[in-house]
Amino acid sequence: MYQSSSTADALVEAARQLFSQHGYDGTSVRAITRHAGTNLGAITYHFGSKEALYEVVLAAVNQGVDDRLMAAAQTPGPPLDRIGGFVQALFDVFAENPDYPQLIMHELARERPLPEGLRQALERRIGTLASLIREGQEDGSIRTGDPMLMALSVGSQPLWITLAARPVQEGARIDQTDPKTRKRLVGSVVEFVRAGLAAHPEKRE
Amino acid sequence: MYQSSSTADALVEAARQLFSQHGYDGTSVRAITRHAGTNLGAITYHFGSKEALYEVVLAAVNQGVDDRLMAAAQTPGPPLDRIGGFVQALFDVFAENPDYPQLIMHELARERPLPEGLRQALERRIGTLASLIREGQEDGSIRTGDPMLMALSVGSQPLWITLAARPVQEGARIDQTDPKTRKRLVGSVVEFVRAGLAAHPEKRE
DNA sequence: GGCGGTATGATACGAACGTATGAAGGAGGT
DNA sequence: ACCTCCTTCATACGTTCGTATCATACCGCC
Repeated sequence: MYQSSSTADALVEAARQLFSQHGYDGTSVRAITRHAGTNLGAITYHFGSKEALYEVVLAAVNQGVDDRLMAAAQTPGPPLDRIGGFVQALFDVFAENPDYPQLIMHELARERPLPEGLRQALERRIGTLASLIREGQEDGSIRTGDPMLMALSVGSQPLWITLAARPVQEGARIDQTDPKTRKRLVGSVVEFVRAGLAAHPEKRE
Repeated sequence: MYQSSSTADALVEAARQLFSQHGYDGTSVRAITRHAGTNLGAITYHFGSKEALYEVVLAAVNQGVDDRLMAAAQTPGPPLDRIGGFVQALFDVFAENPDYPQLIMHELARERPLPEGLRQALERRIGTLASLIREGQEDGSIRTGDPMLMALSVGSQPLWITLAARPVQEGARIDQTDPKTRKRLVGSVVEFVRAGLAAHPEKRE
């Protein structure tokens, strides 16, 4: 990691905000150091380079999200309920850590392959969904189909809807910053996912 | 638009490739002009600025995709079939115009609001899906729920899965460049969407 | 043949970038 | 008091960027 200090911490915090807002190329070391109230040379001194600081930020943000999500996946209950809970958790985590989807967005736009930590986290999440689906297929509550592909359908909805919150608001007039709207939205996605997976039609409440 | 000429056309073509690969900031006018085999000053002369050339590229690519999609939406048949066809068309159009999702990806990562043309196109597509859903609800083939939110669930799958083709391959080992895999993937999404929307369980083939 | 307007050419300019350099500060140990 | 080491600071360097400038080349037309 890095030697923590008030200056280094301030740099990470400022970098997290600026990188998530403007991406790697769009954020200058001058902007970061100014925002952190430090000298221009502080990034080189504490982290070695701008790129190294970026990696620290990415790893930290990803770690926080990952812990939260893996906990959400380990609740008991029937598979369909747990999948619904996982979808809900995805929405919640992204809402609590708004920097994360932004960073992912910028990261996707870069040419280079995903950093190892991010790739593993993604793989773990899609794997978790797939195994929940497989479980449901075994107990007969989920219809047949390739669990991995079905997991992709499930996961793509919270991911895209959160990542693209801005165009969704502009194009579909759905404002996710409004808690009531958000609740309706998340509820609709959970219901859609359950209906898309269920082997038998579920009873409507 | 712009005064078409062999030089201007070559610039647009080179810019389309480079902008979609590396984004606006990641593409220099020097790279574009070199790629197009023209002089450094050609962009300023023919388009006025790099930004103006970018807008031309964006509008052209979007136009092509839009024409293709709106045609796909106007086939006859029951709503669920037409929605399935639209999802299929989304996948096909993105595969035929790989520059488009890339450009969208980069555009989402920029801070500025979506260009008007893109915003309208997005709005039109989500609106098309929503009205198809509403139609299905009226004839009883689609379950109840907010059509706009359900449309978001439907549209997010082809969009995200295509935009994130690279991380999907890295994280879920699903290679969309392989036609057989792609066909299975698209089929799975169509089936998931139908199941997610249908009022009654559909017969399995 | 010469002329005028359009297009292309080489080059210059000022700004912003990431990083390197070396001096100045400041607290803790002896 | 002084030396040491970690940190902060101002500033310089070399590159790359988008655009401006102005000379040269091309071509239909009188």
